[in-house]
Amino acid sequence: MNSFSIPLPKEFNFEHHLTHLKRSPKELLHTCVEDEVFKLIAINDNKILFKIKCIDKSHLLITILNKKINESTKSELEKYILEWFDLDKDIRPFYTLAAKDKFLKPVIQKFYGYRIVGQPDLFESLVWAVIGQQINLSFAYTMKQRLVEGFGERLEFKEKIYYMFPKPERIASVTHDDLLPLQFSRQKSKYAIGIAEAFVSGQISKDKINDLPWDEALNELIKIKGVGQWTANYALLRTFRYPNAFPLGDAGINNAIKKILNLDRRPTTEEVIKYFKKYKGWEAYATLYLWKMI
DNA sequence: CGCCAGGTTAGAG
DNA sequence: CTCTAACATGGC
Repeated sequence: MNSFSIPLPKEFNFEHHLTHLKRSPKELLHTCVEDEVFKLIAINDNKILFKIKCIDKSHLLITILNKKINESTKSELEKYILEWFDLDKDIRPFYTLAAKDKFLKPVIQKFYGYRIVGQPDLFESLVWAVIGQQINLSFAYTMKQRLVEGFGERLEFKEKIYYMFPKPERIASVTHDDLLPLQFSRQKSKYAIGIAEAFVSGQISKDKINDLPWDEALNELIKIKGVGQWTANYALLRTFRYPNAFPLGDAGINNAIKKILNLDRRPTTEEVIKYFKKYKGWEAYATLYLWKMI
């Protein structure tokens, strides 16, 4: 078996996801070629290189390129893709809410079918969030690129190299001297290594967090140095796709609310919370479309 | 040059 | 509990 398909909900538009996936030329963790996305992941320590194409807007065609896979690997890969594009969620209730919001309504219409672009790897979510703290996205991508090139596993296939995000074991074994040349600050270097150690020691794992209710999951994540409210919520949004997670204080959200409320200053926390009230239970999706707004 | 960027921590008041 | 400096550097 080297290909299979996944049926799509009506409220899904692959084009919007492609646009998002193509947003940085420095991205090494997937490769977009026209309307196809290539990605390398590990399933039970096996490197699986696959590509995704959308057929007739009704299903995704998944083709595994580097080997034949068995039923259980196929099932893991399918699960991965459902998480990556948040396909197992019925987002119609959110659209019903957003239709009543005159600011978000046009954004919803323009990006109809855009879902959370998940990050199934929790370690990657947390480290990426830490890298992105307080710096612009472009520089954040440069740092991630260097980290992935320096410590990520890779597979060469038809003259091209495909990368995976570094494993916690690898980052737990590096020192400041390895990360500072990548232009990590001392603080970020410490955070990244600390997060890796938390995974290696078993203090934290995706399975462990997965079984917890939202608030307990948040508390577990915040125990790690470098992971505050913003980062924890970001991970809960991207990795676990909790529909009610959202990074309060986020600069993108603040800018969107500033525009909506027509302010000449940054909105206060209360103003942001007040705006989000109407999206109770769907804060993650409101966030997603607010980010699209600007 | 100055200010802000997908924040967090430790320390002071 | 709230406020602030420090963190490091790119982009505009």
